[in-house]
Amino acid sequence: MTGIQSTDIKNKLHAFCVQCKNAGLKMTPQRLAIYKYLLETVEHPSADTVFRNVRHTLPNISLDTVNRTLLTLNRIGAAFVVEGTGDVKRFDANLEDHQHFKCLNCKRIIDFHHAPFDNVEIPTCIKDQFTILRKTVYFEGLCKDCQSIST
Amino acid sequence: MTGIQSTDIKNKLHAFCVQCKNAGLKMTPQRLAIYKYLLETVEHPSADTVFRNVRHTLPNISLDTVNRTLLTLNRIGAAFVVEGTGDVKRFDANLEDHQHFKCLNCKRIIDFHHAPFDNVEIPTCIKDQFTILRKTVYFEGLCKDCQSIST
DNA sequence: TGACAAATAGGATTGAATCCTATATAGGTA
DNA sequence: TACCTATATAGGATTCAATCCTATTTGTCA
Ligand SMILES: [Mn+2]
Ligand SMILES: [Mn+2]
Ligand SMILES: [Zn+2]
Ligand SMILES: [Zn+2]
Repeated sequence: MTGIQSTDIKNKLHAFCVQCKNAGLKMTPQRLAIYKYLLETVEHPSADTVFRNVRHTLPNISLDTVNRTLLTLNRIGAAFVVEGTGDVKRFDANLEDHQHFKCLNCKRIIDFHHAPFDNVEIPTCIKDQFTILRKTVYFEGLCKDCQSIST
Repeated sequence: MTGIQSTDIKNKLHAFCVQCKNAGLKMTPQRLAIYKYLLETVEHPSADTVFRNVRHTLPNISLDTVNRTLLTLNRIGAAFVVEGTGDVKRFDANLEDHQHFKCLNCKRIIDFHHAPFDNVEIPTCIKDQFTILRKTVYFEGLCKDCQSIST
């Protein structure tokens, strides 16, 4: 697969460079590799998972850089921290409208898309009390694999 | 306020005793105090906050017991871990249908209730793939106090 | 090409959460 | 009521995610 890259990925990488420049951020190999990995996976990886994978291409990258960069991506809006209940932080660079299901047993986070959830209407009672920066619909339970195993 | 206790709280404490007995759990002063504190607050406290408050009545209680008990409450359905993105676990014993707003700056978690969200319809695409144990609608942003302060 | 602010590596530190185990106790039984 | 035992607790040790610290490196712009 190496060397072959969809136009979509290329476009997003280019958009990312522009986004960094606009935010006054330097384009480092570390940043690019982390963002690229996050773009190409559907796993919603933790910082440690990103670290272990990015090390294949950048053997000297530090875990701190991965953590710092993931938070930077979150800050500039190139990625975000996935919602959940406890456990380690998980990240997502898929900015398209979608929702998440998380298996309580194997911790897998699976995307789904149900259009009616895309823009859940904000009730006025909170619209004029808060600045809403994010709205999520989030499901938890057991995936098919884990239904059978767990009691 | 000490000594005065609403009928509602009394009922819930009694129901909790029954629930513990049904689950084969002993009724300890620690368990009761932790559940009672959680019932009476609207703060969605962390384990540490519960610990510091319950210590007023049980000076020797350990943090481990608080953590263990909160997870037990979550397991038997007497309380739950509040959804969010990172930060420390926060707990809620309010089982009535409601949703949460969390301020990214001051970390306050505020209840609101918008009836249409109570039972968000589960799309079939995931209904037959997963066992859904929990459905949440969650908003994030800045509360009024923090809108002015933060840049 | 040179200067400098920004970013990184890697080790140290923090802090939440869990684990370990000797002791205490809730709640059923005789 | 007094005992018995499985369950629960206290408190210290441990784990692990995440952040901090700082000397060194590097991207970017003039
Ligand atoms: Mn996703
Ligand atoms: Mn609540
Ligand atoms: Zn699973
Ligand atoms: Zn706030």
